[in-house]
Amino acid sequence: MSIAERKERQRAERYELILAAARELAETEGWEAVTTRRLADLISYSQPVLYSHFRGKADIMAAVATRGFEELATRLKIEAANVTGAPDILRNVCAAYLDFACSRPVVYEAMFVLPTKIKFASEETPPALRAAFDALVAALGPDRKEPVFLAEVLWSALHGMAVLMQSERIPATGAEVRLDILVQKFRSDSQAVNS
Amino acid sequence: MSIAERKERQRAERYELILAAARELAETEGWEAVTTRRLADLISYSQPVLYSHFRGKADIMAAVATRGFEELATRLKIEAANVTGAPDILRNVCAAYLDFACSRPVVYEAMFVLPTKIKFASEETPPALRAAFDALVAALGPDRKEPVFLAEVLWSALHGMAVLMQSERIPATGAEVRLDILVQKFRSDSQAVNS
DNA sequence: GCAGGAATTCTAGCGGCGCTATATTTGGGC
DNA sequence: GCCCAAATATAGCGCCGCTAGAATTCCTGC
Repeated sequence: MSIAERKERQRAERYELILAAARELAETEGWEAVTTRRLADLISYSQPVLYSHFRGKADIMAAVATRGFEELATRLKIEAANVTGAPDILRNVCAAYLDFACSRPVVYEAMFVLPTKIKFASEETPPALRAAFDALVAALGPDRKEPVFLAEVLWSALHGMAVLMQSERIPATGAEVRLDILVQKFRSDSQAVNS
Repeated sequence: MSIAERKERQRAERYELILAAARELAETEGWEAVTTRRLADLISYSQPVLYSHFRGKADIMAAVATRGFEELATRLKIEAANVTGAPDILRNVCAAYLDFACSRPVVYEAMFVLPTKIKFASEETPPALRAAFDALVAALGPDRKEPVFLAEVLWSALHGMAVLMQSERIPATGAEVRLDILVQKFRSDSQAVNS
């Protein structure tokens, strides 16, 4: 069975090669530059090989997105776990979300902007995606009414800030100020008036 | 000069025909179905005619977006002007924004999601777009610190809710609840604790 | 009324896209 | 070492955005 195992391993390696090539090409030239021809060139195989791993281009992007969900969940959980010495978990988690969006813009785009067949808020939702959302819920703290709706609003705000900044619809200047405003609005002990 | 005037008028009519065809086709089948060939078919002219009105497909979408800015600004200003009998201007303006995004999803997409050459937050920003943003600033009420940043955060949240709902990343159920939560967070007299 | 010429519009085509039917090559099993 | 299945490549389909150059239309000046 060693031969079958080797073949399986080589297939897995080529799968990773495709994902890496797709992400790197997207990172340098954007998703619109990621074509099956260029991808095939980059991995030194012909186009149809791609279709033995993925149903099509959308499927490749979905796979990149799925990896992104895992990385995002990891990053958020690290911040959420940093209880010791970091009093403001909510701010740290929000900052981590925005930092992820900013540091991996094309992965973020595949996850949350481009059309996708990945199911959100359903039984088929990828576990990592659920975990990332749960980290958001947790960061808001206990004893909230409607914790899921509240987290959805927070997520919406974070997502809006991420995409509007990325597409230069709001200026990059002021990201910190906006984050402060947002966090203050969602803090469980917020009592601020006229600010 | 009557002949030149007539030609100019006919050109203007055809321009409108193209915009209307683009918007309608996008509304029924999405922007990815809006191709120069189908557009040319719909207006009963050949493809190159499109290029005598617009630089290309992106330019057509930008024109649709520009019309959208005007409609959005109008809708928001109507709500903002409804002082009499409507105490909660902020909620009405936010609801009007979301309603616009929901009722004209593809126009909204062209305005705020798809790549565009339209400049935001600069001297070249279309007046209607500035007006729409100003309506958001006004809806937040006077005597705020950092009114522009605050409005940007509110806009981010509204935009996030709009796009995440449209792409089915958050469920359509709960739109009202989320709007209530958001407005409550941004109300100038918000004193809520643990909600 | 009509010829000339500019303005307008169309035909046809380029290179590239996602995707796939079919041909070719590769490599393990006997 | 041959056979056959699995793996891979070639070549092509119908579509895309866009454009050069041909064909047509229609205003102008006589």
